Amino acid sequence: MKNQKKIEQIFELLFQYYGDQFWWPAKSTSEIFLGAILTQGTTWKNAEKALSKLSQNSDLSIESIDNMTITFLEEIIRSSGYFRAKARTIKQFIELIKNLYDSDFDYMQSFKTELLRLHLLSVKGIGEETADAMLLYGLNKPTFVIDNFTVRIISRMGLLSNNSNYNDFQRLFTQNLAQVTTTFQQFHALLVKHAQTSCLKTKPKCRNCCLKNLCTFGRKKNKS
DNA sequence: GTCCAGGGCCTAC
DNA sequence: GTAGGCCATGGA
Repeated sequence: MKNQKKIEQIFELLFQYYGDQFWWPAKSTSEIFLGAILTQGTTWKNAEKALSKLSQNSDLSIESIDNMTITFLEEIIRSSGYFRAKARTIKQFIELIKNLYDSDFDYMQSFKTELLRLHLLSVKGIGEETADAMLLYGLNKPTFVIDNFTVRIISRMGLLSNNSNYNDFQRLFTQNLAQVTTTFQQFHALLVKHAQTSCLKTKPKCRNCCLKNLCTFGRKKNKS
């Protein structure tokens, strides 16, 4: 079966099974950007705690975060872990938004995806995954987020080996799907949902995987 | 007490 | 170029 067909089927099966994910609930673009940094290497629950405390002490706008001292910011986001590194990253990110886009997200949105990605990656503490999450969920750019969950699912299904690089995984999705932002958002959320609830998370063997015959993880191979 | 979570950077080899 | 250590908290 061609990869394109498989990718389409994976999306359909996951969507049928888990339904609409309504991922990344946020009231503003800056909240999504901040959340993308705060959730690095931790659960969304811990990132949400930090985000909630941040919203109690600011309106989550670029200006209000900019006005905080870095030590105050560190204290507020402590629950998300790596708080010193993240506070530094947030401050540097704010500088980028001010200097390159005049703190205007509509203006920022008008830049080409590739250029925005380079700008984001220039911030110490923002890597490929975080940059793509910002582009996809914050700016609605059709780029695919590759996280550990996606790598595990795709490599265990034999579509790519797990030592393929980030671009290999990203191309697998972007080249085999229509360039529709909402599909990319939904698909990524479904992969995370699947990884957190299916055999990949809880059981050594997969017997009733919603991905049916596409997922052979833990099953004996047919000798045919 | 141990492991892992919606990462990324740095260093040594 | 890449494996391993490090950053840090919170919950299971």
